[in-house]
Formats: sequence, structure tokens, C-alpha cells
Amino acid sequence: MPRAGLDPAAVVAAGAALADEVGLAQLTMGLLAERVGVRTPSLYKHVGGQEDLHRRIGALALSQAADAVGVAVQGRAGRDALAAAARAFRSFVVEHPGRYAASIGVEPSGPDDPLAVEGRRLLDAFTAVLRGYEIAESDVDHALRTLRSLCHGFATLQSANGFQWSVDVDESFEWLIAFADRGLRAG
Amino acid sequence: MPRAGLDPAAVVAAGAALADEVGLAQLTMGLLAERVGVRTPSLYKHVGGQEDLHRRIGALALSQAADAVGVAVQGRAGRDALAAAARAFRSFVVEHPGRYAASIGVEPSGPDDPLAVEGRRLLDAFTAVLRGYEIAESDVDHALRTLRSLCHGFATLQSANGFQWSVDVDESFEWLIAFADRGLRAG
DNA sequence: GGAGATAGGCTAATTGCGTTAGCTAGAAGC
DNA sequence: GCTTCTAGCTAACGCAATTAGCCTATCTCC
Repeated sequence: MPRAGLDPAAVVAAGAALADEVGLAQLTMGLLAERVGVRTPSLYKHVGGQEDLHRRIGALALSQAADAVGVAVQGRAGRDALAAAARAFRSFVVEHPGRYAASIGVEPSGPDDPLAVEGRRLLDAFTAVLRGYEIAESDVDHALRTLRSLCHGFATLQSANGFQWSVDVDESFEWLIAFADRGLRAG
Repeated sequence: MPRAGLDPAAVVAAGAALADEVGLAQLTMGLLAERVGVRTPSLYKHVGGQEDLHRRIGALALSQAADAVGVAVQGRAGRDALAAAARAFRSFVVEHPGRYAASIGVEPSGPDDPLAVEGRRLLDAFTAVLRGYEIAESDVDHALRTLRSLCHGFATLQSANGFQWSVDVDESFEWLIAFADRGLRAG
């Protein structure tokens, strides 16, 4: 029996890639095992089970999303930063729908859970956008939730094919950015 | 063997209620059968299977959401209509997270699929809100998608417990309404 | 009111997935 | 070279979805 040389990170990365390809709900332990060249039970040497796998994929997704948005925001401010952050976030979700889905609806087990840590990093990246607008201290949390809702809603609806009709989705997203810019002004 | 007096509508309604209670992913055919007082295979006399059940629950959710938003908007215009629609939608999703989740990520099979029909009714209700703002004909579709994204994003993040920290969620939502009102003006 | 047809219920059996138990061999350290 | 640990394997179990096939309550029509 040749060793496959797996480790948890490799299994999670392969799981995330597979989830993006076939959808999180269709990500089966057997399919993942086949992908990494191993029999199904061997996966349990690296991850605790399907729930643990999903949590780790979710944490990976949040980490990568935080990186993408963080990089996009660097050196920009105001509307430029908003547009860059929103586009980076949407691109990430649309290109990685499976892993992003794994980050939704899972409760961090505590403040040190990678899910919580990476989630905070993603929020920090969006917080940087808000610095370019004049928003009262007490309203920052509300604005952050609103901005996150807007980006999350659009990206998930698009990746779920929730926009039925024919108008161009990219155009709609640019309109959304202008809308958000107006909403954040005089907030 | 006494008859249970079931029909498809009763099964779907019970399934929707159960999905709200335990979560869509935990809605099992066995659990639903137990709830309606029947053995599992008997459910297949009324629905085609789990996928069919989910589609029907999703269509029911969209229909009820369209009713709720439609009623809320009646007799209101402008910001009042926006606030009423948004609150009605969020209340519906938060109170019925399971059935609403069933409406996401399912493709209508055609324009006459109840999913498509009820989905259009829901959009129509939101379209009524936009009539109170001066939005160019060519931008209505973009505004509609944006508004839907905003409401959908907030409601699903909240029902998934995606807002970690402590600030009051209702306050955030009121801020969101004001934000959307600003964004829709001078659009 | 009875005879047949229909439909809604049941049990039994199959399949597929997640998971656990227990074995085995390869790699790493003395 | 021997021991020890670990990553892999096979076998087996349990649970959920589904299908097949039976049986009887209810409905219709004479």
C-alpha cells in the first residue's frame, strides 16, 4: 500500500475545490476520497467527519475571501474602495460557491475557532471601506451589517441562479455599487 | 388501517412547518411521516420524493412571502412602502427559515412552474415599492435585484446567526431601511 | 345495497452514504 | 535492525431515500 501523503490541509483544499465544482450538498465523502486517491474511511484519519470537513472548508473560504477583499481595498478609499471590495467579494463567491456556502450557517465554537477568526478578518476588510465615508461611530456596526448583507445577498442569489430574467448581471452589480455609495453618504 | 386523509397540500404544509422547526437540512422523510402520522413510504403517494417536496415547499414559501409583502405595501408609498416591505419580508424569513431556504437554489422547470409564478409575484410586490421612487425605466431591473439582494442577504444572514456580535439586529435593520431609501433616491 | 375500481395505506427489500472497528504495512527513531 | 506510530485498507453497521408489491378503506355506479 503506497502512502498517499495526505494531511488535513490537503484534504480540506481538495474538498473545497470539489465543493466548488459539484456543489456543497453533492460533496460526498466517497467522492472526495476518490479525488484524493484514497478509500473513504481513510479520510477520517485527517478530518473528524463531514461536519468537521464543512467547518474547515468554511474557514478556508472566509480566509481566502478576507485576503481577496483586503488586497482589493489596499491603496483605495471612498467609492473606489467600495467598488473594489464589492467586486472582489462577488468574484470570490461566484468562482467559489461551494466553499463559500460552507461558511454560512455554521456556528463558531468559540472566539478562537478559525471560523470566527477568519470571519472577523473579512469584516475588518469591509470596515476599511467604511473609513472612507463619514459614518458616526455608533452606526459603523449597522453599516457593516448592511454592506455585508448587500454583497452576500447579491453573490448568493447570483450563484444560485436566483436572477431569472435576462438583464445583464454585471450591469446590475455596478448599479448596486452606485446605490451603496449613495446609501453610505450622509449616513 | 384507518385512512389518514392526507393530500399533497397537507404533506407540503406539514413539511414546511417541520423545516422551519428543525431546519431544511434536517427535514427527513421519516420525520415528516411521523409528524403526519403515517409510515415513510406512504408519503410517496402524495409527493414525488424529497426533491419534489423541497420544490413544493419552496413554492409555498414564495407564495406566502409574496402575500406578506404585497399586503404590507398596500396603501403605502415611498419610504413607508419600502420600510413596510422590508420588514414584512424579513419577518417572514426569520419566522419561516426552513421553507424560505427551500426556495433558494432550485431552478424552476419552466415559466409555468409554481416556483417561477410565485417568484414573479414576490418580485412584483417589490416592484410596487420602486414606483414611489424616481427610477429610470432602464434601471428598474437593477434596482429590483439590488433591493432583493439586500433583503435576502440580511434575512438569511440573521437566520443563519451570521451576525456574531452584540449590536441590536432590529436597529441594524432600521439603519438598512434608511440606507436603502437614500440609495434609491437620485438613482 | 352490493360489486368493482381506485387510491392511500402498509411491510419488505434495495441502495447509497457516513461512520466505526480492527487489521496491516510503511516510515521514523533508537 | 527493532520498535513504534500512523496512514492506509477491508469489513461491517446504521440510517435515510426509494421502489415493489400487497391489502383494504372508500367511492362510484348499477
